[in-house]
Amino acid sequence: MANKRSPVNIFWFRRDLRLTDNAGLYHALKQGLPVIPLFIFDTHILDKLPDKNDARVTFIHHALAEMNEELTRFSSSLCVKYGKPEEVWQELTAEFDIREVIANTDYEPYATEREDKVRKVLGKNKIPLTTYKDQVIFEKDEVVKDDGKPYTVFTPYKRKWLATLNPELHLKAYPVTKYAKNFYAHTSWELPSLKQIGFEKSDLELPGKTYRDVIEDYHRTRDFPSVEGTSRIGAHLRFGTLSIRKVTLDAWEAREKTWLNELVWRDFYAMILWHFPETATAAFRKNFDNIRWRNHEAEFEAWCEGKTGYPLVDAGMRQLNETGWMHNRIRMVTASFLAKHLLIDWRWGEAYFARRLIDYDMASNVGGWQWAAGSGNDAVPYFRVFNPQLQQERFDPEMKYIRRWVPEFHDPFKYPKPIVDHREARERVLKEFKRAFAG
DNA sequence: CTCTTCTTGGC
DNA sequence: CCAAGAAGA
Repeated sequence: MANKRSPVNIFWFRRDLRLTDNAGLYHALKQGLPVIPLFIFDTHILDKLPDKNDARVTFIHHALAEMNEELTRFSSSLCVKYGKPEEVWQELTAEFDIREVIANTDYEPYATEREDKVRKVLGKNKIPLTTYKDQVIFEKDEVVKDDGKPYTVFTPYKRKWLATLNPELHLKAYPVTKYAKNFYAHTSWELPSLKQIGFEKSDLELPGKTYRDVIEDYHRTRDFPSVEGTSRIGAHLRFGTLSIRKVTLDAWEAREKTWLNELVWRDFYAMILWHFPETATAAFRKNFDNIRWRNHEAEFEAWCEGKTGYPLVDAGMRQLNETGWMHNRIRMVTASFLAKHLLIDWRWGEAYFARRLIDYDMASNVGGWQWAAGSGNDAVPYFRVFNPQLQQERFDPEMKYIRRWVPEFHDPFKYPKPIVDHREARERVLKEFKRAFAG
């Protein structure tokens, strides 16, 4: 075991909870000094979670336990702390002789703010914090227009993204185990239990890591919610339990363009949120501020509970409530319905998805909601209003999905009448949007 | 400045 | 067929 005052480097895990193909971890270990693998349960985040059995916390805890298990092979273990990161880091600087802190870049507004605070604490102790790109293929200004400004429209961004990509360079795995002998030798640190950090184990089923069997058929089956046609790896990309390079390489090698496209969307939205962090809570299109949302609370509640009387919308919301996941096409249908049919502020819906989705990712969720509401720069035109009935006929023609989640939908005594009339709601939203944009 | 294009659609 | 309006080259 190393002496407590001998120099060490620390690798700080955040949303990259894996030991394989981890950019920052690889660079940290390569340096040569013993590397302490650290995770902080951030109370700034945890204290705001309303549900004590939050599935994301269980997911993280599970991932940490898995890493701990792997680390025993290298006579090491995770150092897991609980508290406000800036305070935890203050304590760590006293506890260890830290020479450098290494992490992977986290692009969300809160993460940036947190990093600034931690940098100040470390700076006082003359400890550098070095970050690496790990959770996206291209970050920040790597894919920009010829004038150096960020893209705000997807298709030209995608063209440039594809033109920039060199699979052998950008999708290459970082061989972490090559330097695994440099993990700080210490096996007596304990992983706190969920109970110790104030949470309970979620009984939701956590998503698996297998996606290969859906790759080939992705473009044909992904739109049908009753089929297991999507990858379901969102949560693993969110917490880094799968490597984005590996996933992208698989999409590339399988020549599954539709799926690769979705991964480019992920980079696109991360890039947008990085350049325009204010769009996490403000409409990209400024004239959306003029919209007079109805924000009818009872209708919002009906939407949340899956009791709108539109079976496809209700099926989606119930799937979300019961499993922590919703099929992508239905995310579009439910989002469009809330913003357009009910004229409820898209941020209410975004916040509800944020509470329920195990795979919640701020950049993609905000991007998707702004797209559906029409407030994004590259959004569906406002005059396009999804027709839930038509969507159901097209994508759930046998009503398999609906029967699964809304078994009583055919029973007029148990299933509510539509909360709004489609045609009336459509006219209402078109009128209001038009008015807002004219003013 | 001009021309083309713009995730997954509906009437 | 419809529907703005702006981004991007």
